[in-house]
Amino acid sequence: MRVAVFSDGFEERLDGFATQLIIGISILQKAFDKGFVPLILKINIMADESSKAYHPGEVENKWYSRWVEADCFRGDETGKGDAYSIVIPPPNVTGILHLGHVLNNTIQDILARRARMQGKDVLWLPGTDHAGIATQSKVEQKLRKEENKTRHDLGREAFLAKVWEWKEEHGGIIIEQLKRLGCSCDWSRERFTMDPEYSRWISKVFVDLYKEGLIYRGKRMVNWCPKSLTALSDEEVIMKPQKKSKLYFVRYRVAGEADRWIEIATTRPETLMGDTAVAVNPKDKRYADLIGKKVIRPFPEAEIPVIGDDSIDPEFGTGALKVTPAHDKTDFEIGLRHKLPFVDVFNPDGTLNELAGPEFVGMDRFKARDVAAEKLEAMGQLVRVEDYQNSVGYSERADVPIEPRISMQWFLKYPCTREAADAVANGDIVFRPEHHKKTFAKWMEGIQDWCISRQLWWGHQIPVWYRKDKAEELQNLENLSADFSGKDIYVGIDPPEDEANWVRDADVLDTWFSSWLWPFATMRTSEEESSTTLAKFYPTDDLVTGPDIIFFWVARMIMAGFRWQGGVPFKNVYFNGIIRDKQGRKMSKQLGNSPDPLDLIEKYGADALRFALLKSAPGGADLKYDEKQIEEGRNFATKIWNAARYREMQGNAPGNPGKPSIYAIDIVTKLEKLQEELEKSYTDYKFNEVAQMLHEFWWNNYCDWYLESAKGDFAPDGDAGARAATLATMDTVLERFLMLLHPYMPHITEELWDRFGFNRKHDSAFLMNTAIPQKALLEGLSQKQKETASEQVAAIYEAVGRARNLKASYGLGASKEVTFIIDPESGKFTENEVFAKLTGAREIKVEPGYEAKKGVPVAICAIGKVYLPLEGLIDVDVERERLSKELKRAVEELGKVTTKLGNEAFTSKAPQEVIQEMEERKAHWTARSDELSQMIDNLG
RNA sequence: GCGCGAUUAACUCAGUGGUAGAGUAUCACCUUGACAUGGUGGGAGUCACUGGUUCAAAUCCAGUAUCGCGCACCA
Repeated sequence: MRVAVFSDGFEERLDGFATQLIIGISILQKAFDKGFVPLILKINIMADESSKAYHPGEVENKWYSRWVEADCFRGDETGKGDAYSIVIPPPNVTGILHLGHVLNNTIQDILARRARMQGKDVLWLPGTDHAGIATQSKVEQKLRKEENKTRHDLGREAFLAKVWEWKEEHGGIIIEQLKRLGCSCDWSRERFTMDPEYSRWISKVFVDLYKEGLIYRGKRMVNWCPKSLTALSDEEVIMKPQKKSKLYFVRYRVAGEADRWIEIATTRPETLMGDTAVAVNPKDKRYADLIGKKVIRPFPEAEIPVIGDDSIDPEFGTGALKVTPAHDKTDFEIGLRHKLPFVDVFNPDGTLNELAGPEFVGMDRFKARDVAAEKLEAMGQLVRVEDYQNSVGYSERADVPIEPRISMQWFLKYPCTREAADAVANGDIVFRPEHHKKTFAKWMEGIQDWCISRQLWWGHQIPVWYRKDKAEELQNLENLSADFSGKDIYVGIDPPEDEANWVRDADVLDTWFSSWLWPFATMRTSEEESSTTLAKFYPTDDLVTGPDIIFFWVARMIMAGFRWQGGVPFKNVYFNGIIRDKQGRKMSKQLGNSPDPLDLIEKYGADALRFALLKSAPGGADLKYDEKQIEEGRNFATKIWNAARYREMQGNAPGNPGKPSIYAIDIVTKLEKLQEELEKSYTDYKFNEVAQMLHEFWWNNYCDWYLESAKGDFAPDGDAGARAATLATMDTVLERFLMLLHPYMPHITEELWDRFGFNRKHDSAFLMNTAIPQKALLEGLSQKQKETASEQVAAIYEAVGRARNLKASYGLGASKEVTFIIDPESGKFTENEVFAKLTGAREIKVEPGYEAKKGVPVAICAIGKVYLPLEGLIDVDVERERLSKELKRAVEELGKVTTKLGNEAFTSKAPQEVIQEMEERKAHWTARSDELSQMIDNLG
């Protein structure tokens, strides 16, 4: 006795397995009963039916590893096809996948997979970013917690070793998560911004720009983060409106005059100790005579001048400004103009120093604010305090108010700004949604020099060396008078030959200073080596990213592309929206409103998550997340699975296929049309439209209509030719549909592709690299034939809808067996079987010229009249009421259309088709209301 | 203050001048041999408001309101 063996997927098909097993056991039992001893060589249960529910977990893992094993994601730089490339926006190396990543990377995966299925050589280049501040502070936090040490306790080298350790340990997480999502990145080319080759690029770029004079060192007012103890770029500062600010009105005594005071308004009394002047507008009559005189700074007591400066707004506050050149950007500029002394009363960490006076030393800046105010009050110099609303800049990473601070930093004057601005303005780079163009243009117009040095250790150390004896002096951030004339400085990619005599600049570069080279530095491993990858895949085709990093990253990449590769780094930029929670808040760790995508994948499947997110992600607009959407994705996967399973259950056809039915022609025509329309939506990057159309086709057109209409063909006593034709149609539809759906739901489509053996029909081993044919699915038919079939089918489906409606409105359930009588418009109607199947009727009688008895409900359709004899089961009063309602509505509609038509006829400018359509509608409603009146009469 | 975007069913959102749509939710009926993660049918909208253009406006224009975002200012 021998039974065949089933292959993989055992667990998924437990249902089928169980039934088969029971049968198997009962056969064995019979054999034993009859006294035979069966020789069992191998038990093999043909589980040829899939289970009812689709279980994505194993299927997804299985296919992902098969793709990887077969090297399907590799970007072939020697391939003959057209190139298509994307570089991933590198996530933070220690980051964790969130829904924003899912949306962003799914879009890229869709683009990449679609390009592969167009026969292109595709490179989707992945990698991670070292994320200077974020990573360093994570490790510092850990250090403090576990060992109660700061990075300075360890020293630079040991600390960096710790960060690398951390990176090795946690760095792979997000990459693994992207794999679970199904991302088809070329992992063999994974890059990290601190790879040696990549780092070499950073140095080269720095040296280039230094030599060009675009990178310079200088003392400037910078955004200082007192928590991270580093300078930040303007982009890393977020302005936040303050609710509880106060405006302090303080009076300063005029020196040398008995009882004359000048009143100033300030929000920051704690900087008073750094005041080196009081400024007024020279045109302000109240104070004009004070210019040139001195006032007394209350503490530490000193005489400071009153100066006139046009930038003072006489309307604001009292019209007099205390000038603290070391602690405010505007004051800094006033200080420069009037050559005022710069008195910095703060330490780097935001506490006050000895210049603030002994009682303030070591005090936190916010505490000092209160203390200074109290002290002024005690001195009788605090006039009043008002509640006030203003905005304060916060450090993006550390979320503390930044401190404007003068310090010595490296700055970059951007290269190729004109080229970058033009490229976007003239469409060499296309932004989607387009309105981001304007934001970009505005930023480019007002572009400011970029502070690129950071007082961190984790990152690319600045490739600058100072002669040893001068190093301390030159390195001191506070040493504002340092000379950078050159002979004591060495700038180069490699260290100076006599390195022992030099000391390297301690600072590292802003992380974005490495990211802006990403599109090309990832493709070329060193600056000399010519790269076939670069030649084939650069510039890239699409960049998919969030609009929040348009300045941080996108703009800078464009400039870098022009500067080092002589052109645009990408042709299209698609800005995906931001995912928000139900209340419309941004997803954030603090709020805890960000679901873990891995949990969702576990629960619903990666395909479901991908599809659902894309289906409800409007082009570039923000998206409100609701888990219900993911359920919808899961349901869709189940629906596909079950409709495919239904086909599977029918087995193979013994005979030759007969001619395709009109329903078959119709569904295949719709599928061809779908393919065309998807093309259009893809061209416009309307990913939600694509998803909606795929969903609509499968669920509505294929499952609800075609599949239902075709069920009759599988009747046991049915026609073999029809059966074979229907099976063939289903295979055709399934095959092409899986191809179209694959970019969105790669795993389930690959699974079904395999189960149905479609890969045998194509050259490639996997659906994922099978090219989608452009040719029509129905070749032997003319356009006219297709149209005719579709029209017929549409008319039948319309009649079915009305017939169902008729049933339902008499309280007859969908499966209630009734008899419909059809009086066909054309005199004949042959689709009885399908009509009966779709309407759940027992019988369809075709009776040309049928004269209905009084009160028989009827639906007027394009195919003719459809009667539903009720055989006296219906309550007459209820029926009368229902009909009266209908009549009322019909009369209303008739009124509407008549009025409209009257207007049209009067003005007569509407196109002919519109008028005609209206006339048809008028005729319809006229007939309908006549009929309804008649029926009401009939009821008596 | 300047710029951008949004405002359509209870919710989330499609809808580029020609009869207001989808999914979810809801109501009624239905466990029928693909699928209850399902089927059939229904109810539900002054398309934010006010004007204008047009034969025709959710759609184009102008203005108003509310919300959101960005930039600038903030003594």
